[in-house]
Amino acid sequence: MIRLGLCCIFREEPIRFRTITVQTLRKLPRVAQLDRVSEICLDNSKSLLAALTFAHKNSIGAFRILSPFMPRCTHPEVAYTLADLPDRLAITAHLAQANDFRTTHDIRLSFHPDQFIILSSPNPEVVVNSCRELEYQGLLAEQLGADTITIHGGGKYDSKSAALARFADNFGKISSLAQQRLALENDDRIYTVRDLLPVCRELNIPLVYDLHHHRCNPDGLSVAEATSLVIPTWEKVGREPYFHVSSPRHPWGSGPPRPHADYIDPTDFPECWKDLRATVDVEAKAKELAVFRLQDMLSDGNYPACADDCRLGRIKREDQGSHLKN
DNA sequence: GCATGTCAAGTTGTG
DNA sequence: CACAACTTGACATGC
Repeated sequence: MIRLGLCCIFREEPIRFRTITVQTLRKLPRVAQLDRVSEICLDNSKSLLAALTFAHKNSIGAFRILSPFMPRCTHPEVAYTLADLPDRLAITAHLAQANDFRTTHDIRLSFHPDQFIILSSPNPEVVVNSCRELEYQGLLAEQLGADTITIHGGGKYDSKSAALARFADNFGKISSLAQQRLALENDDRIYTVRDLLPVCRELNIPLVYDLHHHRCNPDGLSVAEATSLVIPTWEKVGREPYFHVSSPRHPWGSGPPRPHADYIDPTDFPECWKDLRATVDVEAKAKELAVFRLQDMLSDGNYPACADDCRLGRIKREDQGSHLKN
């Protein structure tokens, strides 16, 4: 049974998450800084409860929490923890309530740190900053019962293998709180499923399979092959697999392939996923509306037959545009 | 109010 | 070597 997930924000439902910039915080004395972020964190913790309530009401089985849930809390200039905030008790209570609700209604929570959270960088400062952010998200994940923190492999640098060796090394340095939740995702430029499988197996961390990234950055594996290779990495840690799905904003070959479309093209949902027990995060700009549309298409059972492998390997990128028109 | 430029953070690729 | 692109919505600022 597929569980569809919503990513971070809403298109129409009036649930909003707030943030604040370092520039603004810099101008304030410490006490005022903490007042401001406290108010925002309190608001965000209420919004998270609203988001979970909405998800439950609408049969959405997973929700991705946006990274600045506690905005700028790991930035060296303004760093703070929950314990520093005037509203810490109320915020903690809301987080606990969110965890209860999530448990009761079986809603999965995850984090997806931004692109600059990188454990494979040759620059030690980048790694230190990344670890700090992972520790923050790990702590929050612990309180919320979020089971997965997904990051990418990073840059190519000298070589992918040297970079992944650094990744493995630095993975050993983060707390078990973060380690237990960390997952690697194939990206759209550098690291493929094929690249990441060995390090995932070695470190016993699961691999989040992003279908659109796989198409942008193919590795010779079919969708079915990648899917079946990735599933055991989740079985080993006793968790449901995580996949990401999205459709390109522009038809293949007619524009940049990476930007996401408002909705998921039904032919982009692999036939071979349909009967799996898995979580599929819907990365689409129409957000909850895109999830609803995909729910409908999947429950109809008559969505167009999926060309699982039409855009992978077997057909060259140049030919893909015409293939899609049918 | 509304429009526009900005935002902590990294890396790659181009000129 | 410098800088734009990547990607993106909300914030912040200025009119």
